[in-house]
Amino acid sequence: MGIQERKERERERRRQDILVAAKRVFSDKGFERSTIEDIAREAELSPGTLYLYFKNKDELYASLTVRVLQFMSVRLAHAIEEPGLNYDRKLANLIDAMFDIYEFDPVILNNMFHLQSSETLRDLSPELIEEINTLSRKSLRTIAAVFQEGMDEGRILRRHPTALADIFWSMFTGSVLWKETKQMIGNEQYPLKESIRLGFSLLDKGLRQQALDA
Amino acid sequence: MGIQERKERERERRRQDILVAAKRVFSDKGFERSTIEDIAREAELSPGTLYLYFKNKDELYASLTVRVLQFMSVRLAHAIEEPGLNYDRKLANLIDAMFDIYEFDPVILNNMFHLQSSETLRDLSPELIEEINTLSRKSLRTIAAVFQEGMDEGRILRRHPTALADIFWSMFTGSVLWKETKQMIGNEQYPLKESIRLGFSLLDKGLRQQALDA
Amino acid sequence: MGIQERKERERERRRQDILVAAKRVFSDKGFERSTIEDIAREAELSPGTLYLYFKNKDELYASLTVRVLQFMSVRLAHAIEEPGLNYDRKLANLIDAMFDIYEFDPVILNNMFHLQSSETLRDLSPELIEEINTLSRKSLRTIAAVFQEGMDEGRILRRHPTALADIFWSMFTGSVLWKETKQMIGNEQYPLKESIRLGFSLLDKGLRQQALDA
Amino acid sequence: MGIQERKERERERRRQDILVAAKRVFSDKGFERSTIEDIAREAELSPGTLYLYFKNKDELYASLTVRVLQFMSVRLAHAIEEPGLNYDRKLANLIDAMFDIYEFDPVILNNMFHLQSSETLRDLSPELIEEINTLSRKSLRTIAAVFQEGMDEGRILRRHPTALADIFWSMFTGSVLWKETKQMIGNEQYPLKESIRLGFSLLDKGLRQQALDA
DNA sequence: AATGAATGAGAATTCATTCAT
DNA sequence: CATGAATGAATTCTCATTCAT
Repeated sequence: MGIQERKERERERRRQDILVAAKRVFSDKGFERSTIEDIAREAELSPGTLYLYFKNKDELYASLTVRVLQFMSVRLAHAIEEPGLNYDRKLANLIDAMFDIYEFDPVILNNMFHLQSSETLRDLSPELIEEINTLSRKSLRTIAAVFQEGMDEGRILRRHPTALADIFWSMFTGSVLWKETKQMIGNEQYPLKESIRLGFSLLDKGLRQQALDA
Repeated sequence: MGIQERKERERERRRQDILVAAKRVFSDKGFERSTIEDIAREAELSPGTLYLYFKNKDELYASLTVRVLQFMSVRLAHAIEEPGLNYDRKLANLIDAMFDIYEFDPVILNNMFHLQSSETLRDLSPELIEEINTLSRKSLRTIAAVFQEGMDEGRILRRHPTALADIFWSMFTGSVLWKETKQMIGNEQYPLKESIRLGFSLLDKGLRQQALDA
Repeated sequence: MGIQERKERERERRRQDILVAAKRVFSDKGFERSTIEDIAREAELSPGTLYLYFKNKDELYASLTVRVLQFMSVRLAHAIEEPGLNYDRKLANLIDAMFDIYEFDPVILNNMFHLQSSETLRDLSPELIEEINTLSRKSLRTIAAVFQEGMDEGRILRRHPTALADIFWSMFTGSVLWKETKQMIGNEQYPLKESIRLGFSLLDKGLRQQALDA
Repeated sequence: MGIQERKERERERRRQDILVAAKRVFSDKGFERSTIEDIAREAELSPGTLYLYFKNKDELYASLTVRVLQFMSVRLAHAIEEPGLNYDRKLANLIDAMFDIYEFDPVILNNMFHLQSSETLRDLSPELIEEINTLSRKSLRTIAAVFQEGMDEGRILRRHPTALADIFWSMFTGSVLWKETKQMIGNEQYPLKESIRLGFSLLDKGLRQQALDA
């Protein structure tokens, strides 16, 4: 049984190595131009070996997304787990967490967007799709829960918490996307963090306008 | 002279026909899986003919983006041209315009995202890149100008108008993106308009919190 | 009838214009990379028009060769036509003529070599092949005749005149070819004229070794 | 270590198999009409496999030339290596060697000619160009050395040995070329060997005319 | 488990040639 | 005669995937 377990662990470890290699290659060459062989070389394995760990290229792509989603899930949970935090603190922590997630894998959005194209999803195993779905929902629920608390604490307006989480997430991904586009087209630096902070702060303030709103 | 002109017009018309066909194909099959031959068939032309109108596949892709950006530019300008509109009205008009833009070409973001990957941009002609850059800036300036007016009218907080336009745009694209993802992964309907409206209204309110902000 | 003739003349003139344009394009871009459209542009005509004057691309290629062969034929005849020339003078004149031919069209060999490939010849009209054959033979006969005279004058050894003409021609074309190759591979200048002169002078001397030979 | 070596050998063997197949195809169909697919079929491999051994079509072409140049280099060296040979014997051996080279690969000149067009060379790797250059020079030096010895032995006139080697080589290639052309155009047999022997003997005699020359 | 050579289906692109105007 | 837009067959090359070792 111990042997079984060790093998299992080693297998998982190798899988992670491949994913890390893939991430590096994608960062370097972009998705379209990255080949299985590139990734294999980066992972110091042969192309064939990759297929022992991933059904096909799309599953490998998708697994990268899972990796990010797992990190996101953990990181977000961590952001709010400390007991005794009020809405203000938790929101601030969430925002910090988003930056960490971005830095964990700046290519995350390319990744997820790539995944979206129905072509790619078509060949994914249902289990993987389910895993992505579950992880996404979990993170979204964490965010929504914070807004819920804000409402319960009477600090912010009552809106559908999930809707607010959607907006929170959209603003974040939209900003990252826009940063990329601007840099690519205009060759200019984009102050991503400042922009996101300003956006989040405006959203937050907008939610607090109880007096004017009612 | 008349002949010259007519030819010119016919050429432009044919170009547009191809772009429309390309849009249809992309919507159907997604970018990656769409081939030049698919588009040619849809346009009822031969593959070779497409190359009389577009230097290569990437330029064809990019031209689709230009098409959308042109529409956006015109639509946004239209949204604020009516004289005597105050900030409130103009912002509302802008938001309506964004929905029109989305409806004009929901695939727009796939498109622009595709464009983003530096690989694709590498082979674009500098003129095309410049055109995309110019059109983007123009629309952003239109949006920024509205925020500027809001500040000048004393209705909203003084923030960098371009930063606000960036946020406005990011929220929009992020929402569209997220809608796609959610539908793809979770198979659920996403109330895009409501979400965007809520987001924009929160941003707007956030900007108006003068009293709390100072 | 006069009209008929004028038309004929104009047609021939246009044909020559096209050939001149083709020659320029080939010199610039090489054979493989030259397209019918390139030639048409250089000739300030449309691609379709070229097909009114040449059955297809191969015939156009071949006609270039004919052009050179015609020039060669005339130039060689001219080299020996002056009455009262002895073998020595005629041989010297022939050699000068070869340089003129080379300068008339340095690409000549590419041309003729290209023609050689059976693929190209397959589609040529029998008339054109016959014309090339006739012109080649004519020039060779001119060269052979000079050697014949040298023998009749007792100045050179008796060898098969045609064989000597073949050698004369081979040395010339081989040198031009080798010049090209050396320049291409080694990037060095090649003293073509000096080399050919030395070669021809050695051949000539070899032919005169009556005493030693017998 | 043994495994490494065996793989290396097998790889080289496969490379040679492909080159042999390519040679057959080129002989059959000529260069222009030979496609990668043709060669792959002849080699009983798939098209993709060829690209594991050759960067692209031009490199495959060029490698054929290298093959011939290697043979030439070895064959020429062999021709003069026997100790105690004087100039007369060495020259005779060189000439025999040239015939062997011709028979080793009659398509050689097509090949080298093809290579000449700068278009083709443009895409060759610098290493390959360098290899071709080096091999060519080596053979030329071997030929030149024989002439040098002839001069040192006082048997032939003092001329630049390299220039004589150029002429030697030009006469050979020119003859082969001319044989092809004559057969193609006139459908007649051409006595290549006799022609070349006559040419070389004339050159040789021309060089020996010390008395007349001085 | 790992390898990596081989596969072969595709994809983008070119260009000689045609033909309606 | 001339045009030049359109054609579409043909070609090179790529790369995810397989499978014998």
